[in-house]
Amino acid sequence: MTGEQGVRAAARVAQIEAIKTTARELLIEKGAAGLSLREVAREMGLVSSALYRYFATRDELLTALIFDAYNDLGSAVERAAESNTGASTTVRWRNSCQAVRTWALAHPNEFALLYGTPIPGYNAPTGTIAAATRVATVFGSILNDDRAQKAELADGQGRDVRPFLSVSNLALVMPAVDPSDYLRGVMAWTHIFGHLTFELFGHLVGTVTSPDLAYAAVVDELTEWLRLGE
Amino acid sequence: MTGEQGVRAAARVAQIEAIKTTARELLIEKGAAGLSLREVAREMGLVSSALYRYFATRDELLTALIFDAYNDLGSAVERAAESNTGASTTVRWRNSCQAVRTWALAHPNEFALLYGTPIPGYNAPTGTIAAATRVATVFGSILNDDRAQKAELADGQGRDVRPFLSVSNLALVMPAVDPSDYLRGVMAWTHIFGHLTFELFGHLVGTVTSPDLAYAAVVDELTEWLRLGE
DNA sequence: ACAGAAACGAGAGCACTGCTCTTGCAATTG
DNA sequence: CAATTGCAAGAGCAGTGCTCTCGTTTCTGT
Repeated sequence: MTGEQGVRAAARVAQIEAIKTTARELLIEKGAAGLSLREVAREMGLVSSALYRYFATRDELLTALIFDAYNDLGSAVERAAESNTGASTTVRWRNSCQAVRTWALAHPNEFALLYGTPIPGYNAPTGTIAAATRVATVFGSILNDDRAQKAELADGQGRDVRPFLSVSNLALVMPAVDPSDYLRGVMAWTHIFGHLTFELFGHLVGTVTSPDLAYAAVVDELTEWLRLGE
Repeated sequence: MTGEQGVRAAARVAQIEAIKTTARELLIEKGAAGLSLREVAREMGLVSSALYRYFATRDELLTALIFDAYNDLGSAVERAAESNTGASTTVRWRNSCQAVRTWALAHPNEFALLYGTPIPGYNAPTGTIAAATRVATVFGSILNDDRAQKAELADGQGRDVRPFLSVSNLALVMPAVDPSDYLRGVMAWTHIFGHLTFELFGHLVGTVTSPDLAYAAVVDELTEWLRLGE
């Protein structure tokens, strides 16, 4: 070992990064379906077989891009939730929702890669799962903080969600939230992504005339529905 | 003309139907990404170039499948909404929601074709639009019938949706619904599809333990939220 | 009824894809 | 310094969508 863990090892991670960068550019231009290994190689002045030293298969490269995209989106939303330290849970929730949409509009093809049709036979590597849950964790934490600073809100009258939600998993993120509130939390989360999926995939054309305002109204409704702040 | 508009014309529509049927089988097996014209031809004992007499391009064949799938889903939901004639709007709404999910689970690859990542550069032919809106129209009609049989519910206190929803379009389907209720209607619609997209694309793994019960609970919440029946 | 036009399926071929295997060169290691 | 390992190049395979040409069959106008 040369103290630097080898010049070659460093070159290798640099090359992997270069490949991902080039692939990401092509992904942005042409979408996941149009991303070709050969074009990535061509763009880099390489021959296609050379890429197989770094990614065993095209799907493996795509998986790496998925991983990075989840983390990119996740950190963007985390930043939005934490900026304005000490802000109300309502403001943090609104900011987080806006951050998701802002990221999605700025990276439509990456959004589609994450939330569109899964690539056939794809099984998320365990590492990806953690990256994928970052946004949901932010949402959960905000709801948790909201409930934590309210002495009594859960009336215990809510629906019993134990038959269909993983209460143990959700409790890890939202220990202060009454389980009867989990369903609304999950629904707010699916609603945000469902709405953005519909918006980006064109299903709101003809119904929504101003996507910006519509999204803001949706977030408002969800805010009320979650009984944030108050 | 032979009174039958020609034997060949009949053979042509039969052939088109046969191609679509074969393509649909392959779509079911391998998903849209794995659907290959050559394999369709092979399966039919034809040579690939022969298919180009009927579909100018692979995307055109996919578009035909999309059209049929929209209509298949649409008629399934319409049937669910109209069965039990005279049923309450609540029951009709629940049945329609269940019909959407039942169809989606039975046709996952077709669902992904409709609501997953759009095929790049795809522009829905105008004919497809009508087919695509059938489900939304059913939902809208149910909400309309609900409000029509309630003398006074709209308090006029609701949000002004004119800045971001196409009130004119929505009024065509739901003339008896107060525009301030449009937003909730649209949100219920996007929620159902957002939830099913998440479920089918694997994003609920780890959160939902019983998809059936979870969906029923979601529909219940939406029913309350829409203030159906009462 | 017959000639011309149109539709059809077969086949060859082009440019492209993901992926494999071999070969020579360069860097790294003992 | 010798041997091993990592690397890029190149050829090649099987597959793709799509185009073009070529006989054959069917329809159509006169």
